[in-house]
Amino acid sequence: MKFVDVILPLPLDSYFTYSVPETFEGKVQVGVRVLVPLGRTKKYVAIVMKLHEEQPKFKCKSVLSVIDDMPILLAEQLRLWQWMSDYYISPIGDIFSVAMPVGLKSLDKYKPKLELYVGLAESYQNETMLRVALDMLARAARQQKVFIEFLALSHWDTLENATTREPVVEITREELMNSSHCTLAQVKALTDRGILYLYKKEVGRLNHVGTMHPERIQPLNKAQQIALNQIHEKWNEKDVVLLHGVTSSGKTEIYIHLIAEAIAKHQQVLYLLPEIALTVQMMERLQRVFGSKLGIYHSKYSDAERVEIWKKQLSSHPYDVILGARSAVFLPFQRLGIVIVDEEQETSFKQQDPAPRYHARDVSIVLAKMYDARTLLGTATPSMESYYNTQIGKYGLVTLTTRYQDIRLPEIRLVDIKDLRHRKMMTGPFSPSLLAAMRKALDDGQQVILFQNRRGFSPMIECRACGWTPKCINCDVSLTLHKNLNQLVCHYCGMTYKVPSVCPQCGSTELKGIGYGTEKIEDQIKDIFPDARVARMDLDTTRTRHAYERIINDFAAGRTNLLIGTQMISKGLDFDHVSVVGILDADTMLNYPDFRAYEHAFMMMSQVSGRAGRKGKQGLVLLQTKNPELPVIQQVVRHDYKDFYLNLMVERKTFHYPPFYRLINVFLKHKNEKVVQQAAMEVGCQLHEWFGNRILGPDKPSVSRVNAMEIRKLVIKLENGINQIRVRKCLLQLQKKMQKDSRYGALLIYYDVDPL
DNA sequence: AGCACGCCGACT
DNA sequence: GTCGGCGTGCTC
Repeated sequence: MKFVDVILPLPLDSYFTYSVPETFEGKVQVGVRVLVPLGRTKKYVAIVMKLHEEQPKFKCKSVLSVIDDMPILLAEQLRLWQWMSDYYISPIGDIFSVAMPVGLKSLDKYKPKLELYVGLAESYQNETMLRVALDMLARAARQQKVFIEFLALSHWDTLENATTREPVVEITREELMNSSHCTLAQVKALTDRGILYLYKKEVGRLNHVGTMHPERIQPLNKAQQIALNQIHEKWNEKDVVLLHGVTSSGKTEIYIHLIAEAIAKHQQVLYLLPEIALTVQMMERLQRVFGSKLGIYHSKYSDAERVEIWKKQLSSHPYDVILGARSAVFLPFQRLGIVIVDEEQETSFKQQDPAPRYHARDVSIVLAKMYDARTLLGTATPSMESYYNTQIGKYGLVTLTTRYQDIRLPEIRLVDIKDLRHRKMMTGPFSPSLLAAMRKALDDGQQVILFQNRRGFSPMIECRACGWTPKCINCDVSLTLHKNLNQLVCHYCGMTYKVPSVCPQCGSTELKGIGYGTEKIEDQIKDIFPDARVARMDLDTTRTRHAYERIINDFAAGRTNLLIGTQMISKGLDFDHVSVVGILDADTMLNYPDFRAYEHAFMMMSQVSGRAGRKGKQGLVLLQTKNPELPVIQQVVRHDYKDFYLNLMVERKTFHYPPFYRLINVFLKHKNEKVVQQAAMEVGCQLHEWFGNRILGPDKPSVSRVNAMEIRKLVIKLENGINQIRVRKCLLQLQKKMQKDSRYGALLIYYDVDPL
């Protein structure tokens, strides 16, 4: 008797075993999908992980059918899933759930795309009958015209073709109607007469158009060429190379050269970008060069398209290059040679909420190792982790300091708003120098970007009489005022509330918004610069992909000239006429209660600054802060990454933080505060017993209640070189023990490995 | 994830 | 006295 161990797309960390009926024995193999029963009624698509002949101790059900003839996952993918499950302490079923498009996980979800075609009826496929048909239509001029058009399009047009059986071009009903400008009724008349017939045909959704155009690859300038050579040199010794190139040093051009080289060597390339940087412009740029060798894979693509890309990657003609967001790491590759991770510092590479909480950059490095492929991490502001890895010799480092066309880095001018506030010289959140610079830029026909990392109108409202602030009923946060919607919104659970007109505590009507969100900035800007064409880009104005593109295109084309935005505007967007960038308030970023606050602030400010200046003109950045003397602010002003890095490293080492230590966050969630507190204390005791002073907490996080769940958090700090496997075993055991405990019914406990 | 089993409120 | 609320637990 044969058995299979399978993964189910459920949060289960063990395999389930099913028996294999003899009829399927020849078909089952590791990596194929099988249909299995679960429980009384359900059927699931599962993936075969192991074939064996050990009779399990429990009664096991039998596989219902084998779905694939060939594995849908290659050996490398299975190994990667296993690694992810172990490393991120996530059930392998959860990996399965996120890794595969829905259409491959359920049998009825994926429908091949069908198109309606028109063909010439068999009986008319000769010269005589074609004449008959044309005669028959003599009194129906429109139909005859349509029929003649059909014959031309499908190459039945010359009667000789009909007899010599030249290959006939298949045409869709749609094409026929478009090119003959006819109606559905006229085609129907022809099919009713039996001259034409309709048939359905499966068509792919993938774009096959365009061939590769190596001649469209731009030659590299000297600095880029040197960098490219250095990357190759370093790759001889190290698997991973970090390309540290200042903004607009032309990193993408280097990637394009690397990709072309890989294709010439018959290797595949995985090119990862953060979702937000995967713009139409970026895709078109690569498509122009690589044509149909390029596949694009990200969440905005329909599931059916993703299924087709997956299948294509398993076929004999896979895409050579996959450009994608983080989920592209799961695609099967047959001959992966290079992985490129652009904007490697970008935190959106880390999946946040549904498990597995994986970091696509780190996963892709592991993936590359499995194929003995090389990885290139590109960035203008390396993450602490990656830069540290270059300093200890784990990664190679290539630095590119020359900007494209020698554009100078922007001048960053500090504005001390504490002093200006004192002297009552601020206009709302704007300093006089910022307003003056904006005015000048707009008058000169230039563009302005204002950065405020807070959406909504006011981050909170307050009663002037008694100090009351509205809070979310499900979460421990104050509500943000959205004036356009005339609502109070919880940015944690999304709950909306009506804006109270009187204070429910004291009855006063003096409720006032505190602080500035992008919406309020927009309002005030419109008052101060009534002639400016203002656009706002934040989560609220970019709900659809379309809106996002439109805002960017309008600004790039100059239809708008003043862009207000959150961190969304800091990502890889290159505009030609931005002469002034205003960072309205650096301090909220710096005061964020997290050990990474300075790191994030530095990156964000550097990136936003990089939007200023283009084409021979030096841009100007006005950085408003109450703490101009802070080293991190000075480092931003001097564009001094190295100093920033060294400074922060001292702190990280002293307080046992990454990259010297690896973190694992432990989260406990429960409806009841007492229960979660009690459970957290017990977890804390156990962890302390195992790991001693490597444990921090339990703590009440700054937002301690989300979606009506009370939260407690612990942090585990592990020095490099500690036995990671043992640690994970302990944590898994602890998780099981706690969730089994009847005192803590419905307790949720999970880990976040390498949290950001 | 589903779906069944199970223990407390408003109904014929 | 039942019908059904969804809260908890199991599925090879």
